[in-house]
Amino acid sequence: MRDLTRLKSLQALEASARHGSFVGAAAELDVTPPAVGQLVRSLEDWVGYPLFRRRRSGAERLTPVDEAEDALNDIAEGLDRLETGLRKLRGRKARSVVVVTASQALVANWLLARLDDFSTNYPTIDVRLDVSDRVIDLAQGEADIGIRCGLGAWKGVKSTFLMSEEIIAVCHNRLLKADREVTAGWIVEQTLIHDGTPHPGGNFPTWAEWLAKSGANQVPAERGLKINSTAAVIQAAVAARGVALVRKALVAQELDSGRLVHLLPDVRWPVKWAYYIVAAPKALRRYEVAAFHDWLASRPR
Amino acid sequence: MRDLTRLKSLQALEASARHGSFVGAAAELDVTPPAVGQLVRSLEDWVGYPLFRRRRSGAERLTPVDEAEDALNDIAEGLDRLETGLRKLRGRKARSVVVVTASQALVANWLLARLDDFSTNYPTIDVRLDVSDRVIDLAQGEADIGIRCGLGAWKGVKSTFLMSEEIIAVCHNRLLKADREVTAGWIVEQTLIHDGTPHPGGNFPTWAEWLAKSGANQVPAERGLKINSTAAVIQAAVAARGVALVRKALVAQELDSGRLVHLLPDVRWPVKWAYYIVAAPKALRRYEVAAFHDWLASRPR
DNA sequence: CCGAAAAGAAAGAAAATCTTTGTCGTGAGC
DNA sequence: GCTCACGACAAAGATTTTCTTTCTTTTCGG
Repeated sequence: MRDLTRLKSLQALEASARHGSFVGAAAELDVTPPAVGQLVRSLEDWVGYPLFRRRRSGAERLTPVDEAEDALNDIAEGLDRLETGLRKLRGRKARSVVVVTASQALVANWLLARLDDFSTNYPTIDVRLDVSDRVIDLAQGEADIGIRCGLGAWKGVKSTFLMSEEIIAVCHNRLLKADREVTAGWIVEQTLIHDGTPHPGGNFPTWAEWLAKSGANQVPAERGLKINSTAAVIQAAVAARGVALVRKALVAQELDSGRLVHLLPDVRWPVKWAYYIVAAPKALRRYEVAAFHDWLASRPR
Repeated sequence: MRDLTRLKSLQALEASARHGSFVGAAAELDVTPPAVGQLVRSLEDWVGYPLFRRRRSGAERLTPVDEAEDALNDIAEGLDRLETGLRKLRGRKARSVVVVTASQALVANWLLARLDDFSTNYPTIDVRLDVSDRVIDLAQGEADIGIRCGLGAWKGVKSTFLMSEEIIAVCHNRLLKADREVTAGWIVEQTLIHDGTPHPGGNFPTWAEWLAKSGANQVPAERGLKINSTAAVIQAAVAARGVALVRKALVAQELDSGRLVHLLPDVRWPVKWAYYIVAAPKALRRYEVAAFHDWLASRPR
């Protein structure tokens, strides 16, 4: 065992040989192609001769040299066995639990619709949702991992960008009139739903600001429905109580179903707040937390 | 292959299980025991349960838990296969050459006597000696690796401390009289061999300085044999031409054989110059260079 | 000739691995 | 009962490996 070294390079070599390219190997190993190339070239330096014949085009870019073919069988077998061993180690724990925290709005409107996919991919990991609109202290272990909306620079946790956000105007399709075009003027006449939750540094617009940008001639009246819960704002819109300014990500499902309608889609208002996956470094050492993190990070939005 | 991770930890786990201790595994893997412990504990975090039962004393400190026994077989087999594969990769190159540079004095008096051990351990690596008293540019590839005597802070190369040095007075045993005790006064009366090679910053003593430290009452005459080659100084001493101040490491063999005698051994003069193994980082990526380096670094002096 | 695809070089960033230092908990020996 | 030896462990920092990004180069194919 003393002489076993460059394990990562062996892994990169074997994957590259199987794929016939560094790009293919990189996709499998979830790294960039230059990383794979460097690992293989490092091993070539070590052994003192090229391990692949290179071609600059064609489907098969890398062909193992004859000298390496026999060794590749051993390496592949060895990696298989290691993977089997690691799987057995993991499999000995029947089930594990990952505690996930997110706001009410995000859970209800975004995360719940996606959790089935996680459970399908990881049947032995149970997800426990901790729904809270306050900031859960992940560094203290109150939860394992979470999704937060904000500027991203939280202390003591690792933040991975998930998706950006913009503010849009929406209303229930029931409020639309077939003989009345949706204009800024029309919107001003509706009951406007105001989201009163704090979002420091996020440059979220008020109704006045948004309407000014949309070209409205009138200033909105100081009436309307004021709610200090993002989730409830969305519920009010869904309940046809009026027109709401909401975060686009949180109403994606309602827009897809047609229940809510995106008004004046040409009016864009990107905000500085975005969604991040957040977890304490200590928690990420656990397989189930890392698995949830990686699953989230690699999913379409 | 996508799910194979923590390769180093698997290696540490397997070695620890075999040795029943982190200390044993560390010796085999040539790292410190806390390094092994961290790797194993990291894997335990990952899988979610302890992999060893720990005891705080006794010969067998670590016992694999029952759940891990089966997996350990796979892991051991996998590592064996990887090692076989790597050995085959290395074995495909019939012979390799490492170009070693060192000064005439060190080659003649220290390195030549030890090279047989390297060749015994590494029969497929040829050593080519580049003997030179000038500084070979390793970063430019003039040689692969070398041993230098100096302060150790050379640019562009990696320096690994090999051994320290001190200056001692020696003469041929033939010059000693049975009825005359060796004193500083006696030394002053002999032909003193001066080494004129430059050694900036090394605090090498002149004869005057050395004798002053030895308690001599007389200042040495300004005569003597002056030679500007360290190797030749030693040769002169071996040829009984006089008493020489020499670097102890370079005359170790002559002292062992009794041909040269260490005079006034209580007089110590350690110097700031020491011996370092030096190599360019690029060269160290090659197996044969790394092998020579590691063999040198782990040998008794 | 141009564009696409991917290997390669170089520089820098991030993560993994390793070292050092000191603490703690057992047995064994006195 | 006390002391000592041994080694696992924690914490902090250093070093090395791995990875990313950006740009260049080289072939084919259209």
